[in-house]
Amino acid sequence: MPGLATIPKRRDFLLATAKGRRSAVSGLVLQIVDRGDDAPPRLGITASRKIGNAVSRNRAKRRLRALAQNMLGKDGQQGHDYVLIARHNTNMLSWPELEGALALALDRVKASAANHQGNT
RNA sequence: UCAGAUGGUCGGAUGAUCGCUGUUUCGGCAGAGGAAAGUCCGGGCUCCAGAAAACCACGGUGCCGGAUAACAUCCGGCGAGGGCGACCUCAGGGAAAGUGCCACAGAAAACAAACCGCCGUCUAUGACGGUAAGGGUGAAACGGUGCGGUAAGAGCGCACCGCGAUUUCGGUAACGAAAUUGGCAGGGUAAACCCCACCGGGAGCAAGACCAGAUAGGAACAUGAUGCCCUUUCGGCAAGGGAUGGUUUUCUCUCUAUGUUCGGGUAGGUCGCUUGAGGCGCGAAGGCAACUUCCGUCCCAGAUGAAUGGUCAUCCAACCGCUUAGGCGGCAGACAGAACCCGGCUUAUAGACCAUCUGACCCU
Repeated sequence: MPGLATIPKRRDFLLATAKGRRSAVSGLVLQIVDRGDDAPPRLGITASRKIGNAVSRNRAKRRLRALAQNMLGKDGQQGHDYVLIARHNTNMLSWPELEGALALALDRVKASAANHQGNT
């Protein structure tokens, strides 16, 4: 299966918001939650009405999905849910800027996870 | 050439690369809009058992004829307004069935009535009577203009215009024309109630059907607990219930419990779900047209945290700035994303193109 699996349930999105580790950068917000199993990584994308009308929301979701297919398709960890949230400037950033933003967010989340494990 | 009117078409293109959904003969093939929008009308479809009908209530429509499955849509007419014109606009039945309302101003806002004025009479700075021609108010004052007439006036009389009635003619009709006649009925408002005619049952694809799962067709309370024929089943008759604005009638069908409360669970999968009042053709026939009939041809999105795309390059337009022009630089692609499906309406829309027509100006 080439693509990433998607998160079908609203419950899992709420779980990611409540318990996931999050990192907000310019252009997007990343949330990662460890499901604690060995299933493949799953992807969810959210674009609220703050982004704009339906056309703008769809465009933001498609750009984030393509971004995730490129970067998380290879590096996604087993058993984790990744949730990407579009922000007001998602459609204004250029493609390299958006790639940099996701890489930065991933690094930040990894760093905080390492700290968390080191402390406990 | 300029200014306009009407109708229609399109609404970024190409390539490279990485992907998604459906389908497949595993090579491929197909994959957002004219409005997909607002959810304002009309239908199909599904459920509320099916159908026919009456009265009341409520809602809608409202010139005439046609088109259509249907409509508040469309087409062709009529009437009334606007525009030099092409053409545009109209919630366009009834105000002599009844009720209500009409601010301010004004004497008076509607069974009529006299503030000023004008005229006449008398017991004369006044009173009584006549008078709607004049003044003034108003959006609107009991037909308008002119001549006659009169004490002054008045449709009091006459001519023309307006209005009503009747007749004739033209038209399927709305309506139009002509003639005769009535001295004039009598303000506006029906997107105020209302009257008249016609139409309308309700909820919606989270409709609805099936499967799986869950202590699982669970528990408590209230009311009613069904009669007759038949050995029993089946079946028949009767009673009651089963439409969802209210009441009622008729026929068919169906059920024998219904209602309330407590506890528990869930929007997991499959179907519905895309072949349809379908698209296309300068196809044929009929019609002024909307449209209808026939022929040929095509299959043209079916997703469900929801596909139909992301990125890059070149071009093409638009916008902004500079420039006499050529051109240069910047920004960045109008409105906007299917969710059961059709027919419309309304609203948003950068810009490009086509056809027909009108009015000016110039030339011949």
